[in-house]
Amino acid sequence: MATTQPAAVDRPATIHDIAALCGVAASTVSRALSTPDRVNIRTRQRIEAAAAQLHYTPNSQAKALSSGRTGAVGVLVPDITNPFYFDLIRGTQLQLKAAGYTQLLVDTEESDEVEASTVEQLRKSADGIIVAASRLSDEALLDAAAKMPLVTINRDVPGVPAVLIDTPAATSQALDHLISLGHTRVAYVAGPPTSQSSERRWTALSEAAEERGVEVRRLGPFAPKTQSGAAAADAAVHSGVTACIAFNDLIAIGMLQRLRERGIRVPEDMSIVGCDDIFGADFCNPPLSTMASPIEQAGRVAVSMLLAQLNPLAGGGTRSRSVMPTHLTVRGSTGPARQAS
Amino acid sequence: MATTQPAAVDRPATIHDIAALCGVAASTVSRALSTPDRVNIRTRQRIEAAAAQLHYTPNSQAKALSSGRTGAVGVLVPDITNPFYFDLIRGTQLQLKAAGYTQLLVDTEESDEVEASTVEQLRKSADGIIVAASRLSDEALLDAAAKMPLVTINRDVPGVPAVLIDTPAATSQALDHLISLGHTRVAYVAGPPTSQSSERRWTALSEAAEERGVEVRRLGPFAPKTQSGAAAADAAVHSGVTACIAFNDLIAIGMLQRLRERGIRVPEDMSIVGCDDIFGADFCNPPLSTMASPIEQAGRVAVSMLLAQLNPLAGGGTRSRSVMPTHLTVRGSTGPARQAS
DNA sequence: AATCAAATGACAACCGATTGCCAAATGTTG
DNA sequence: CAACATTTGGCAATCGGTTGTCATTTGATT
Repeated sequence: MATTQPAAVDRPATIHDIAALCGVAASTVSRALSTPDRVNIRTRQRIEAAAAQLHYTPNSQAKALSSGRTGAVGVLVPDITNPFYFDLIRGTQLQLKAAGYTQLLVDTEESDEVEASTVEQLRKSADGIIVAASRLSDEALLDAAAKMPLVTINRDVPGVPAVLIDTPAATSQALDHLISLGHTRVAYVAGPPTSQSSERRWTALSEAAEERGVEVRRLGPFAPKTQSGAAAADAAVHSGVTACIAFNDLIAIGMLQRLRERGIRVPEDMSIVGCDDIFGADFCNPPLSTMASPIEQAGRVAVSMLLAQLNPLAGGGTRSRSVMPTHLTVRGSTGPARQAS
Repeated sequence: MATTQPAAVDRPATIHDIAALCGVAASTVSRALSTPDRVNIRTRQRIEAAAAQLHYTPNSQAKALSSGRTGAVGVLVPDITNPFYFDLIRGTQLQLKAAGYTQLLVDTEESDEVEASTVEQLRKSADGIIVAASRLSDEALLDAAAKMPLVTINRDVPGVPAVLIDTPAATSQALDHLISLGHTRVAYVAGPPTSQSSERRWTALSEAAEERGVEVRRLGPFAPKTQSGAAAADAAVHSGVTACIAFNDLIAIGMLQRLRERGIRVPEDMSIVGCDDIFGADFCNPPLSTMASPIEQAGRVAVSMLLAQLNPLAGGGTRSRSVMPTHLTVRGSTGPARQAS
């Protein structure tokens, strides 16, 4: 009666159960399972058989505690309900799973504080972090990146590995498209003030406008939600422009709805260009011209860059910056400029 | 030089650091932090001050290992990119965070195997599980529910706590709506064969149809994606019906697109009713009539039910079944039946 | 002031793995 | 057959907490 347990309890099996069943030490079991060639092949097979028989699954908590590696990667997004992130999340999830990692998805609610505290917590419970559209300061990001492997998405901070979606380049494409349609008064509908993406797009756009000699004014900021579209649309109409390039598709779709309510025709009276080509951009009314990019792929690339940091051995010089191409997809929301009355 | 560490290393602080700083035992620190009233208030304050000073954050792995509670809840969805789940996820995330839990979100890729292995793994790394639209068999779910706290969403298995979205009830509402518009030949566009929701809707719909003496035929099954809408639309047209009730909005929106391509007018030639009122249902063309329900709230309720299982003490008899109301939202995709030629 | 109950804090075992170190077993070679 | 190199496997410490047990201190009561 001095043995540990009658074995048949429904509690998950541990290496000790296996060890007892095989008559070896727990450490031998551990080695057999994680460093197979340091254990006699016959012993190993016995252990493997016992493990299978007991339906053994290693306890990840315990493993993490003793080894320091958690096998998890945190993925931080500002807003889970923003369709832009769906494909991103899908991309990271697939790539992480393929590499044997678990994804810890966190919605930071567009808050730098939530983001900071999450990063701090993840420092212990994850091996690395992927931060999309970070709201943190450059310093905070650099600091975090110094403490643990980290990759940003759409956030360019020198010294922090990043995947950048090259929407700034696409904005000048969009501008050319609008100019070719005869538009000369264009507005940029800005996103949140804390979004670096929005800034980068504005910078690229205003430079392109200057080169081409057209006027681009800036409206906003607006929250990246369809609800903000109403205010954005009103601002655009009031400003007298004939075309808008919106920070993202959510705002653009919201504008479409508002303009329709107000009886302003798109694209006859106003052209709208969105950004991201999210779910819905192809079936809204009219279908949205927008700047598309391989978002799921961006997620995969971010994971690859992070894994390269985690296992520096596996060849491939650690790239610290990856730019995803973007292109303009023209649909029904852009058309010839209305003749000035 | 016999002390542990010169303290100032950048490694996260542990209770031992705090204990050393205060000159007490580590266990006292643990108690001060988790069972405050079992420790002298002055000592406690010293400890709290030290903890703050060292930026102490408890190591969740270690906590989980020794206490058995992980503070995490797994949330399983069949497809993260399906907008239906966005609000659900948002709801669970908010409610879990409010209760101090972490959400482990997993995309099971509509696969029962992935789902089963995830459940098995989560058994050790989570305190409970919420499974949306499970693809598992009744037995597997019962089994899993016996091993750990579990709540399903939209999956009715006797003995397993569930949150059900009452779309079956709404289907008869939708049918009445169509009948009142003069439709007599209606199709149900079925979802995946493994989806119990789809079955429940079909059962309710065909019963309602029988009562009312109209013909409802079943088409499909179709995958719950917009891409499937094309095949569904073609099948509907071929079957000669004048109205369709689709398994969900994704399929319905896909049908809308296909019908438009084929020059079939909605709702003049064909009425379409979707289900779920997902992101996009209000701005597609035409806007989709659909069965709406408080999805985010469903997520919150599921979390509440799970937490009730986890802390049986906190009053409120454990409800094992919660039904969310649903109602038909009429938009532009339904209209009077075309006159039989 | 003496007595006793209650509050407090330290010790140590434990959760389930990993891993450094060393001893035993094995095989090889001269 | 002895001596030595090489595997192989076990012991025990460790990760960072939690928790049961028990001795001690504190305070209240008479």
